[in-house]
Amino acid sequence: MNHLSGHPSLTPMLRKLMKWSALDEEDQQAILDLPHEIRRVDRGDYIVREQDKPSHAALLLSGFAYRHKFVGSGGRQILSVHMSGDMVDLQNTLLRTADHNVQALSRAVVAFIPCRAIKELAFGRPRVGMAMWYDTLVDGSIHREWTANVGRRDARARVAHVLCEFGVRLNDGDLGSPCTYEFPMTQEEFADAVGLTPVHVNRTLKALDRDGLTDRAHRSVSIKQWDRLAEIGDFSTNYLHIQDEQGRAGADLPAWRMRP
Amino acid sequence: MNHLSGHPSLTPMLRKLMKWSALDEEDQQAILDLPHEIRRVDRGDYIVREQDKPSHAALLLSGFAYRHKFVGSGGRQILSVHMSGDMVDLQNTLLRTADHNVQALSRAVVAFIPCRAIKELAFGRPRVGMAMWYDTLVDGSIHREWTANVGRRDARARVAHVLCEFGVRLNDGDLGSPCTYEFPMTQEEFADAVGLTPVHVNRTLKALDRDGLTDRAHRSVSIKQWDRLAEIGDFSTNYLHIQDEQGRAGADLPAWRMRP
DNA sequence: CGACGTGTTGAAGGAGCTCAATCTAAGTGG
DNA sequence: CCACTTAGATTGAGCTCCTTCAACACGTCG
Repeated sequence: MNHLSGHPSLTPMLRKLMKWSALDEEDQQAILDLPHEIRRVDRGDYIVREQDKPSHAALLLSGFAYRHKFVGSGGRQILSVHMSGDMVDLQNTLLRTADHNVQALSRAVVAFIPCRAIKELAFGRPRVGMAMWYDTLVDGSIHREWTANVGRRDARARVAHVLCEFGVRLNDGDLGSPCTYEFPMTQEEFADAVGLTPVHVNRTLKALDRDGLTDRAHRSVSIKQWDRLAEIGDFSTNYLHIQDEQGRAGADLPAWRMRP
Repeated sequence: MNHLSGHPSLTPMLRKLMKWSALDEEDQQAILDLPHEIRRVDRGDYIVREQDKPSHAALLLSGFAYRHKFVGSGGRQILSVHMSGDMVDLQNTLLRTADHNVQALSRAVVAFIPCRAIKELAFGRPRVGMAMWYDTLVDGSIHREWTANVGRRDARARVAHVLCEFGVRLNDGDLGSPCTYEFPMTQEEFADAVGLTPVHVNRTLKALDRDGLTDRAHRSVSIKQWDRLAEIGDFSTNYLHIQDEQGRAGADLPAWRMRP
């Protein structure tokens, strides 16, 4: 990791929080004024380690990261994937001891904000606090969906589900289109996210291609039949709790987002 | 459900919140003064349904409840189990639309508190708000552990893990001892919690018995060899973020709680 | 160029599933 | 108090989806 003083600003975080709660000028300024330190990290670098007691909360300004934990047998479960604007360890602000790892999935720029500053902001400015709380709640909702994904869906559905979720979230963060994007994970990482082996993920992906649902070349994903893929993956956007800038849940979403 | 005016008080919630954050007299009184309505529910009654837009947050005063969601293929994934004092849908206070179901696992007493009152309390009294936020964060941590449980552990470990977690949480809530308790789920429900079939859960439980790790009779569980069961279940209490009344994480825990 | 990380494919085995029957305990009505 | 009912626990046999192991292909990068 190399350190450098901060040209990149906290705008991505502001952008995200504004989706969750209406913030006035002062709220917005307070967020941007948060003290922070910027670091660039490489693919594979750890941002937080299980058992750490971080004094700073990490915020992803660009690139991708993922959260994961190891199990006794040596396996690894990827718990979520994060993109620009995500607060990858807001929970450590209050929880003190990290219960899982956060690792960079690509080169990334990360802002580290003192936990104390986060707490003061959250409770000094209720609207900001509400937005942060909202964010952690959406995080929890995604965790629940992933539990259901690995617990009760077969391989084809698990894989399809993640492909859909990723497209929607990239789109929602203005980072790509829902049906064509660069997938930031290797198949080994994909496997650890869906609770399968890399071999079987590979076969499942190939099968989706063969059936004309997707079209992949290396890491680039193109979803050819969104509706059918979403159906196979049992995907609906409800659990993402997407809101427009005015904070109306699910308002005016394009048809492909919702499932009847 | 039958309604009745509230003899039972919100004490269990207060008890829980005090573990998460130091609250002064006024904070405590404010919690107990929260407006609420008490309902008794029977086993199987729904407390919240997916897609509901609840105006009240449910709080479990006694009995057990569980959260779950259905997947496309008809299967069901149980996401968490709750006991006295748990706020089973705090998230709906902010998220508006429920993304999963909450159902009673036994006869239970539930308090319904207006969402507005919760929000006012959370942001009017930062220490209370922090405790509530903390609670939702621990909730998220448990979700993560469950994702890893169903995603990356084999049947024996999954089952052992849940048996350990349940004992510790009951003990922590002063509802039982960690090694001997009444398990509130049928094997079918257990199966939906660990992503297995009831048949295989049954075989796995019997195997644990046969190996002298547990001793079950109907629903009552007795853990004979805690250390070995915890080892098999890859269980450690870290992810539960247990704190003592002074808010010191993991302080003075009995030896059986921690794993080196 | 050679080496390494990643993707792809085949073949064989196994953990957990499905289907189906039987057993048990806890009601429930008479 | 007992026959009857029923939900849940238990057990067996066969099958399948996914894993394991192993080899090979491909692209990138020092």
